Amino acid sequence: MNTDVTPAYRPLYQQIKEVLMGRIVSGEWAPGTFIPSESALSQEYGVSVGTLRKALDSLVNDHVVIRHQGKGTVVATHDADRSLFQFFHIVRHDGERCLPISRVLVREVREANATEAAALEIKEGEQVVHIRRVRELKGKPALLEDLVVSSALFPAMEYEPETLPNTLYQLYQQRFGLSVAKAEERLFAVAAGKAEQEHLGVMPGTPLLEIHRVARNLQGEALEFRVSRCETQQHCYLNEL
Amino acid sequence: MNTDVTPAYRPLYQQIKEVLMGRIVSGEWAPGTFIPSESALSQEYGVSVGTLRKALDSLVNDHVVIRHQGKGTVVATHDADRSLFQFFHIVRHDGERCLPISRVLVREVREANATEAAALEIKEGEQVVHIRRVRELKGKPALLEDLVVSSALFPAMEYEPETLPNTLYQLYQQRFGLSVAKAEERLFAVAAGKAEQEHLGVMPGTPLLEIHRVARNLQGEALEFRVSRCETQQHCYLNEL
DNA sequence: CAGTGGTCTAGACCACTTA
DNA sequence: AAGTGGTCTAGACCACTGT
Repeated sequence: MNTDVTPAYRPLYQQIKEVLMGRIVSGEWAPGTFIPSESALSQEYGVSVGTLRKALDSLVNDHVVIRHQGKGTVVATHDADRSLFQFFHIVRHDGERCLPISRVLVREVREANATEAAALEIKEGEQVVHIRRVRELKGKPALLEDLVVSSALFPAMEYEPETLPNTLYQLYQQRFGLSVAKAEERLFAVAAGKAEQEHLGVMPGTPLLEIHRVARNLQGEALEFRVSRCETQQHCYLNEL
Repeated sequence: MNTDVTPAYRPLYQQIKEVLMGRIVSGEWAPGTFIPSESALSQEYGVSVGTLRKALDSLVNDHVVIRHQGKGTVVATHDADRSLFQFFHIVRHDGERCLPISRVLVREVREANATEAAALEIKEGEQVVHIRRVRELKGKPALLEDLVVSSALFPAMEYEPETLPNTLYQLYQQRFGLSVAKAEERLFAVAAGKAEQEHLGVMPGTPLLEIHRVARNLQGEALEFRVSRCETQQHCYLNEL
């Protein structure tokens, strides 16, 4: 009996989509650059413009490329807007979104513990870069954030560049050529400890929102594991369904 | 000066989409029923099949209709699957999704407080139906849930039907003709009180995840305001970005 | 088999950007 | 004016569902 999951039929536009993805993933078309025009690509692959458009539509839907009428199609980058709308879901109670300012507390290389190794799909004890930051919204400390990335993928990130930018995903893309395309977040409620008391100014035991995020590239490989603890008197996590 | 937000140009397929939406919202095409075929509709409106398909594609994207190759296009209903995947984000730590069993604790008519009135976009003091339930996952109490709906929109719901189904959105649609199409959820961390101690079996002060959900119909009108408190030792809230 | 949605084509024309 | 993406058309053929 045939237990294949892949259908016998593979629509042409899906095949085209995968080829285009490949040219982006391989770095041939770098983030921020224009890809060839629809008509050029349709000729290159010997398909109709309509079919090629359908492949591109799908890539637009996946946030892989962005189209600009009259100009062309660019490979998506991690500008501040994207970080804000795709990945940052903390808002003030009045609903206003704004990207937080970050202050780095810890930046070191150490060995991955079991949880981190599982999240990053590496072996326990492998080297990771660990960064701890406090993130402020409108001048008020709102988040205490710990994140780890594999040292193998992000070499020397523990000391270079000297100052870390606010939106790390831009750095990952520009310096290490690794683009975060998607992520899963798991939310828990936890009690504040000493670290949160010190950096967020809350009493120990105060309930905090804890967010575990695994950020992945287009192929689904884990790039970063991040744990954020958020004070929810002033802010909350917003999700639209 | 013209300060209109609506663009001067209105693509045909968007106009068609709105007309189709209207026929669904008005009840002419009820949830669960098949709408006319693509070719029939394209003839009726005097547009090409391609244009009509584009309108339908958009409705599929908005979860308003569902297409079945070889059969036809049906107006979306609230089956258990939809409740599970679009609206229910609580999962076990191992990642398994399952719909919880509900036990009703309170079912009454009372006046809306300020928070509820604001969420439902009604006046404070207007009559609402209030329901409190405990929801169990795999036999373990996981959620304590309070929800309110306007008595005006949901007449007699405080005593009819005698037993409330597990997935309320199906009831809203079938009995009251009101379809939940989208929602916003805001998440907070709070400390457990006596009610949570009694019904969830947690110590007072235990951090809990609190979820505020406003459920809306296709036109964006608020239908239900729901507050759930969730124990996060066994479960968490999962969001894919 | 007829009817449905799904794919693919070829071409016309429109709106937007840049030079 | 030339080039890009966006809309719209008309028609062919494929895949899936029911009878």
